Amino acid sequence: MSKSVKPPHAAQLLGAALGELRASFPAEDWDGLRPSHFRILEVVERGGMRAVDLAAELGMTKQGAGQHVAYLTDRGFVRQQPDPDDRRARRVELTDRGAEFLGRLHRRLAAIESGWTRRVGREDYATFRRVLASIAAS
Amino acid sequence: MSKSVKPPHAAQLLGAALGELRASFPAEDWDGLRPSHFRILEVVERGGMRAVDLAAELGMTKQGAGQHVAYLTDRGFVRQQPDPDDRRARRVELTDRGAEFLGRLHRRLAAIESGWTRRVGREDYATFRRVLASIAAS
DNA sequence: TATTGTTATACTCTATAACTATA
DNA sequence: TATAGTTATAGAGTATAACAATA
Repeated sequence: MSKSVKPPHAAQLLGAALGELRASFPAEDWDGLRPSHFRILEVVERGGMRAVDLAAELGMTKQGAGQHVAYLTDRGFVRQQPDPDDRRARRVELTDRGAEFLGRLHRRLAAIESGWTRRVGREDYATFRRVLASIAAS
Repeated sequence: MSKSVKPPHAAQLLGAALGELRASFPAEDWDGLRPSHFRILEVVERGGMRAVDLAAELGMTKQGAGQHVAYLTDRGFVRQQPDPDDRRARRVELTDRGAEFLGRLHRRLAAIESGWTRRVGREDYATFRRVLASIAAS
């Protein structure tokens, strides 16, 4: 009597899918930046962010956000300007290099999603995305 | 002219969904075990695993696998038996406690997926799962 | 008093390298 | 020579606590 193989559960599938995706972004191909930096840049892009705002948006501590901002500032992806309204704070802004990086990143992500859409069909991919968004927002 | 808000890309959605799921498994509610330990236990459940087999299955180093096995052994979720065929090796097996833990874990995961299915409908959830499995297997 | 951002410290996860016992 | 498992070490990510400057 052979042991039945259990189908993978949602956590296994989500983890594997995210792993697949992350494998497409080796740090050496992306100027040494890693997914945490991508997330910081995407929030900075929305403009006028202080370190403490980034932390709140990304669900991390201000210390963690500050560390990533320092990393990105050292490498020229963001710059920091004094906040005109609060001398304690600094505004984090994208540099041209940061904006170009984000453009390249988003084009690459769009290409990956296009590949998935071609593979499973437009209608099923739309359903997938809608269900995923619903789960992500719970 | 207001800046248009970009829709979230696949990596954001997958990350958020996995984050939602992981938030349902705080270590203090799960005997101090964390998602990496869950993955180890799920492979050990298939039986007859050596540390090096676990590493290969899970895409981690044998050192990492050995560390998790030591953690789970200390806490009584797995035990290690000498391998009758190779005196260098040990077979890792689930204890009763480990098996009970996995049962509880899988019931909880099934309940979460049932909730998602009720929310979006059986048909859409099936499509979601099929597309996700296809992406995970790429 | 509260908040912005820093420094110091620690824990988890993962990785590489070097080692031992055995194959 | 190669393999199973261990020990030592390091880097990335994240967390708490304590602090200086400013609100």
